[in-house]
Amino acid sequence: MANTSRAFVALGDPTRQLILERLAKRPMPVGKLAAGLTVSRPAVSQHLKILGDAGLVTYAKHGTASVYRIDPKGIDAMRTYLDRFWDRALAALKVAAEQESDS
Amino acid sequence: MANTSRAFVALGDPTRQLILERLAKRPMPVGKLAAGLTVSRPAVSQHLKILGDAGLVTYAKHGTASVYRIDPKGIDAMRTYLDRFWDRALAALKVAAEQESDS
DNA sequence: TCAAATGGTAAGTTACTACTTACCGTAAGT
DNA sequence: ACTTACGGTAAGTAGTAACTTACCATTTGA
Repeated sequence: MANTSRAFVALGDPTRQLILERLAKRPMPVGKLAAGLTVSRPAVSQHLKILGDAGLVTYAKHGTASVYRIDPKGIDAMRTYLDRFWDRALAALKVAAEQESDS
Repeated sequence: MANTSRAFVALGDPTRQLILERLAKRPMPVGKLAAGLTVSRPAVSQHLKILGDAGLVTYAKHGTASVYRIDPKGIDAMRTYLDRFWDRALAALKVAAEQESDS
């Protein structure tokens, strides 16, 4: 809950966004993930670490392979954060609009 | 719509998150905004430019003052993006779970 | 037990980000 | 016109982020 911040940073990078797009289609091991991208496999590993720390992906080892998948909890935390934001912002704008019509 | 990416980058920075939190409570001119933060006024101006480019804030000039406020459209674009993500991710995880139970 | 497959980590480089101070432009009040 | 208030922009700097290559660790099949 504290660190939606890290999640937003994570989604801000275009490469990580691509990684998440691909994982949203289906879970995948690191190598296969890297094969579809322009950056090296170690770079993908580093991005996956960041995504993992942000709570956006998890993985399971199958033999030597690490199969990564999206963690819906992380996505949901961001949605919740934005929803709260949305409510407060709308309320504040309503108040501001009323005050302006006073003057 | 294309650049939710910039919006995520924008929300990733803690100072910008604070700025948005304050603007979510009420619209405010730059000076007042900067007074509540630890960074300088020019820094706040720079952050506001980034937030504006990301579609998260707008402003209106009143005399020499620039009163900034949250732009709900920007927030909503992020929510929409995450919602689509959410749906695809859940569908993919369901498929993956079924395939695992086959083997 | 050796070789191959898979992927994480270390070290180094380049590019970008957030910040500062200094400066400039514009609107309002005197 | 002159001054004050308010903010945006420029230039420079320190720290961080994304990437590369090289290397190491672990599991599996021959």
